[in-house]
Amino acid sequence: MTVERYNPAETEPAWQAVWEKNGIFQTGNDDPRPKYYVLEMFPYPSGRIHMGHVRNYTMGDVVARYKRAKGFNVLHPMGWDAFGMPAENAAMERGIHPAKWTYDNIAAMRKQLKSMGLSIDWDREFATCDVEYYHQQQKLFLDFLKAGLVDRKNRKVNWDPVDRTVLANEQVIDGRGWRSGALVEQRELTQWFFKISDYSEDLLQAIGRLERWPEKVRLMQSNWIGRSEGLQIRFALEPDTAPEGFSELEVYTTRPDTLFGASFMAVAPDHPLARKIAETNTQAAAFVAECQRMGTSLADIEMAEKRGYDTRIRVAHPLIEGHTLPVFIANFILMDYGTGAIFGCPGHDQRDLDFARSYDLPVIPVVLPDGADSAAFTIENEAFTGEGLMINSAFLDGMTIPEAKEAVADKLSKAAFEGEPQAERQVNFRLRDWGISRQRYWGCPIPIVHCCDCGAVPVPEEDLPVRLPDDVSFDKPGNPLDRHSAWKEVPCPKCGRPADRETDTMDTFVDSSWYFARFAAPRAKTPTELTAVDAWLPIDQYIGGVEHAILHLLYSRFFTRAMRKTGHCSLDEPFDGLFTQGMVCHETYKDAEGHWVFPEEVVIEDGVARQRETGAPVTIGHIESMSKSKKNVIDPDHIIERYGADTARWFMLSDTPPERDIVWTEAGVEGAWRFVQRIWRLVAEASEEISPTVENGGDTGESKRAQDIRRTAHRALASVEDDIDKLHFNRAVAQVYELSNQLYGYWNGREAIPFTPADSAAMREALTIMVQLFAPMMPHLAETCWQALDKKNLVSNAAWPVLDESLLEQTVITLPVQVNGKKRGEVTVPKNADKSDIETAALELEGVLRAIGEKPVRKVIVVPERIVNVVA
RNA sequence: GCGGGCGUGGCGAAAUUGGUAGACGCAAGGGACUUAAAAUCCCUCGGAGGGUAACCUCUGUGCCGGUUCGAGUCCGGCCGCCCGCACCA
Repeated sequence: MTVERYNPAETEPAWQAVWEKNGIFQTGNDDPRPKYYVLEMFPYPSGRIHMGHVRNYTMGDVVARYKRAKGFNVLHPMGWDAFGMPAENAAMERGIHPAKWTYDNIAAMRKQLKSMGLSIDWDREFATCDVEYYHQQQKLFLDFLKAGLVDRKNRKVNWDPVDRTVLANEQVIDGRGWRSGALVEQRELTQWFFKISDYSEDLLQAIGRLERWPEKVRLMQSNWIGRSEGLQIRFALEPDTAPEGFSELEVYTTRPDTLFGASFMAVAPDHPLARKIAETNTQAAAFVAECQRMGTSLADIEMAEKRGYDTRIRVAHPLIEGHTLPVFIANFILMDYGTGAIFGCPGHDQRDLDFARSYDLPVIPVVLPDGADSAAFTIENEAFTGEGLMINSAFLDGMTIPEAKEAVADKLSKAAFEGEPQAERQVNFRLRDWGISRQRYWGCPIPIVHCCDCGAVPVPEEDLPVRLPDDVSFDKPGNPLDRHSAWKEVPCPKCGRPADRETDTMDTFVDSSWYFARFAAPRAKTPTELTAVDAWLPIDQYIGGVEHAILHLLYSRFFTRAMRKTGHCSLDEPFDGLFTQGMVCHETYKDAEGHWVFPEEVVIEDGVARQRETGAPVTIGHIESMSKSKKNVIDPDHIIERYGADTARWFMLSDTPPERDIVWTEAGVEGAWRFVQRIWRLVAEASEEISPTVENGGDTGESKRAQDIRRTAHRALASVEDDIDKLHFNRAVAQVYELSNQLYGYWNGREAIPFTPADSAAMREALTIMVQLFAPMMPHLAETCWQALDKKNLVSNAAWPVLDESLLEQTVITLPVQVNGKKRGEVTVPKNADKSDIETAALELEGVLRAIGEKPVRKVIVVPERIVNVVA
């Protein structure tokens, strides 16, 4: 019999319409079933989806559909991370309003996502640029402000003097603004900060409890938070050398043990002491200015020579009576970390050593490497940072490093000569407060009014939202809000006198730090609805790219804590399970002139690549992650048009483990397409030939073949279940392939020995299971097959098949038999056979006897239900 | 520099966590069907060697060594690649 080819162009939109009409993916908040919240990181509405989206949302959809079948009330929403610079760039380049550009893009991408057949509750959709969303975000800001979680302070920022805006570090390329190309300046600006550093310790500690997070991400966050334990020491300035108002210099160190090796002090160029000196000392001022011009890019830092300016100030060594140390302003000291000042111990810190060599400062070794001779030990060009025992250090001599650290901390933190302790133990973090001010139009306005008399005044809640004005122009650089006087000039909410709105908007990372909570009650008149958010969170499975391992995921963890503190939710960890998927890659192509060429324009025959139109030769380059700039992109729309969404989804899940990068190949897609057709042929043919009435009528116990068919199906069921639970989609795919191959085998076998009614019933059951196993991955094909199998409901609504455990049990098992660790045969024995019986059977095998030869059998190891090994 | 991960056929990968290495897919080769092609189906497919044959032998998971009856998996030492952070005191 011939079966018509499966035509996804027809079936896919039809099934999508059926799903939508029946609203089967809409999720209620008052459902008695256990909840399961699966979320993929929401997309930025750039205009078109790319293959990375296809991979990400396919994985999430498999989990969502699987959990739904398993009886969970599944929340699987979608939204848009819609604020940000590209919309403004479009406005500047093409004169389109950012809002129009964004909402047009959303419409286009929503259509594309729907064509993938994702089981999403579209009723909960929102964009972060919707006024309803950023209104609530402004409330959160005010609540955070009230709770003391917001700060306003000066901070150095990257300033682009041409575009007149602050740039993120990622937007500074080789010291120049990425758009304007202008040399970026370091400027101090007053900015709004979220006090994430208040939670440094908590955010770090809690990482230990994130068991369903990738180890890699947990480590990255730990390192980013960067906890260190040390000693904060105050060095007394020599009074006759110190400027007015300065009597001591505070430093933070993790190596108090090396204090006797100190030979200088250094402060950051923007340290208060350095500034004070620069006020009156032109040479110092020149040096500070030079440091500030220095770029912040990696290359600059690597190239930069350690340089300093000797201030002539001296400090007293806290442990050596009468000994003083010079104080430098140095270009390698960061004001951001610790106290912005250090003591330099050249013997045991490479940076300090480089500096000491340039300025001819003493190098005193104080830690002796194990086994070295103290008389002969000197430091040349490499500082010693290893383990050892203390030398040249008075009362510390002979101690280990930890002992010496303790001893110094002890001594200095107890009241010293004058009664005041000179130091205290201190824990420091690398994590900085989160600066959220952006000099941008297309973002959430910060709800603050600046008044000459009252200062920064929060906009009263009843006056929210602070809406973005529509009538803005992008013909000049800078922030259009700044020059929009009708919007900007308002009376002070407190005193009523003329005042100015805050014209900065929030970092878009704020928007994405709580959207997952908003999905629980997306239309609520408060940021969250407490019962809903507490019922849905934490997210059971969050899926996204590893590029968000630090920023987005850390900010969201902070935000959840802040929301808890302000009563907007009752938990502090938003993401129970996290999965970071790999990227989608493709070969790259270049023409003779070295221009990138799209894969669609390339034909490859016998390994030789040519341009489709012209036949001109093309060189095949490296496989790299898909990017517009290299043109190695495949448009998901074209793939869906040609092969259907199921083929694209199936290919995305096949072969490569989800956390690794996948290479998109034409041949691979063709393979997936062939499988779609193969499945359809099997199901269509078999379902037509086997009457549905046999389903429950057959006596399955009668036929060995029926038993085998059922066993095959249930084994696959157990495996696929396990694989999806562990997100091992590539293995689940392999299981489905294997099952379909086996079922084909049985089906073709009927030509030799016709099916009994029991066989037919078993076949029907097996096919039903097979369709359900791939339904989460290829939902449209599954619905069509389901219909062919005469099922009345939708497979998307069907309960997951129940595993018949009894079929997995085996009464006889086949054990491999090894001789000295090499396989020489196998024995088939009853499952509960005695070890001695197994041994006897194994020693009778021809291959085993041949391998043993003349050697005596020394030992036979029988591992029950595993293996037999004969030692000869 | 610091931290982490990974090395298995021509390729993507499996291997129940110490128990038959290479499941499954792609590519390749051979065959069937066809006037032909597409589609489909069957066979072969880590390497070397042997046999008329069903098969047999040796070898093989980056390299060297160790533990074990048994190592892709555990331990020690190298080599190579990838990722993250990076003047953090």
